[in-house]
Amino acid sequence: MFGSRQFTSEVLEHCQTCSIRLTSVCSALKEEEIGGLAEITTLIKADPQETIFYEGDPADHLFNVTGGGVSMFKLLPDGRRQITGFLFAGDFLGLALHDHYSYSAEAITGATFCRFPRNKLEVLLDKYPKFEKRLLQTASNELAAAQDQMLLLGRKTAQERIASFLLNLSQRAMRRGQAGDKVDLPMSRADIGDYLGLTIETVSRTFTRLKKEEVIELPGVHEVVILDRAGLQDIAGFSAEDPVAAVAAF
Amino acid sequence: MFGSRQFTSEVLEHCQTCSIRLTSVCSALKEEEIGGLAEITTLIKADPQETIFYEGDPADHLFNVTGGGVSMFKLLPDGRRQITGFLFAGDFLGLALHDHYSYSAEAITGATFCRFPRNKLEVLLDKYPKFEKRLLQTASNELAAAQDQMLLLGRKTAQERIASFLLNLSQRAMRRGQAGDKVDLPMSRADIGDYLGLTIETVSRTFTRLKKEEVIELPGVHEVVILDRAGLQDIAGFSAEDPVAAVAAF
DNA sequence: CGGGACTTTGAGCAAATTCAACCATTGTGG
DNA sequence: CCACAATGGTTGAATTTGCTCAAAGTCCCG
Repeated sequence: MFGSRQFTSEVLEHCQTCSIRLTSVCSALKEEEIGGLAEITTLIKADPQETIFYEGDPADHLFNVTGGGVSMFKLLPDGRRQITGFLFAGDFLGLALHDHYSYSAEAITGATFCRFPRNKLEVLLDKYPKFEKRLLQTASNELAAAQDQMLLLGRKTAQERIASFLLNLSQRAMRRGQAGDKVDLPMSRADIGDYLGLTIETVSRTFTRLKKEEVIELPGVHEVVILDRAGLQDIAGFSAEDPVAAVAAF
Repeated sequence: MFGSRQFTSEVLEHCQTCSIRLTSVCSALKEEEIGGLAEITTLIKADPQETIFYEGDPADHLFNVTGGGVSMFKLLPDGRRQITGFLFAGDFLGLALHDHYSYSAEAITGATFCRFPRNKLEVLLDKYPKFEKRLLQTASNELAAAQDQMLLLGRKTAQERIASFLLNLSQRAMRRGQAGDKVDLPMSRADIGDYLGLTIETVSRTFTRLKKEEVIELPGVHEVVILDRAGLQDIAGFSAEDPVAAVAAF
């Protein structure tokens, strides 16, 4: 299913030194408990555009993204695609704990993961209620994000969508400890369109427009500089991804 | 905040005889455990259009809908509204467990609830891991539904949206033990529009069109009869709310 | 340096919206 | 009990936003 290299030997020490441990679901486990997770972990690497799993596949594994970027998406029979979310280092992949995946996932550029067998992870969840609680919290966050995205898709204009998207990416990058004003866009215009419910042309035109209005700068196709954050927030409709509220939730 | 009648006295026996207990989160608790939940429960009634809570309010309570219908929604500063979900008997209200509600909720027509103080419910969650597990499962289902809705809002046409919506309502009604071909639409056209990312006019026109195509019948404004389910599924794009897949998830 | 994939830009088009009028149902007061 | 106002729903015409189709530009990467 996917031609990924695996390297199980380094796993145990990996968890100890893992840079994203504190920002991921793993933070629910104490130093002496993390070994149980490490034991069932396989380190995985996916190439650019490589599919991690398909919608409808038996949901045998769950993942923690440790590097790179991932997109989750659903397809209509005629090929129309909706990306339901982008995941980056520290994000959990595989929520919606059903027998079968309800969406597909693929690497945007490259990506690395910790992969956990679902049945073994469930044993661990039973053993450590805090871990389960953390997962519920993660699911809650995902749910709130999904509701924001529904507002975006159902009611925002193209410009508002792009503005919201950039602010959202910027904010998440900041949480991962990166600069907030220089936003990395690892995904293609097609990916952005399929995430925001727009065509690539509209995405492109809207970027150009925001550039003309001097709200952003586009040093490269995969790079945006936010020149006027307040202006961008104003355009975005502001409420949904309000940084203050988002921080207060933690 | 809301002028609801409360009747605490009848609560204990209420849980024992509750008609939706088996289809709701309460099913996670055994006969001898349900008392703990009953103790912290207040029965609540909301009038038509009455707000249950506002986005941004401290999330002090969680709810279980026991009757009637509820809508959850988010607003943009200029008044545009996105309904993120409709809830009916047996559905849980208040997921996205944050300190503050991330959306507003109001009764469609009338509605009744069991209300639980959040802090007390959390004690119960710690005591009964099965209950917490059930809540995680519920959150998972919500998340999968949210992803279906993103596909709908981002990529489906007006006709596909209406068809998906009707099938979805029909399916949920069937799960509550009602007939599947006569679908009740307790909400207004405005509500439907705000849920599907359309205007009331487009909703109305699309209903008329489906009627002309003899896929549905409209005996009354709040009532739809599905004449050609296969045709409706065909229009809907089919994949997302495929009844088979949905049932397999349980 | 050339080819392919991706992105941008342009022109015309279409689906859904906006604006406006009309219709149906319901509830209220005379 | 009826008239009528109010609310909500439907239908029509014009408009608009974003889409489709098309062409040109840019950036990698061999």
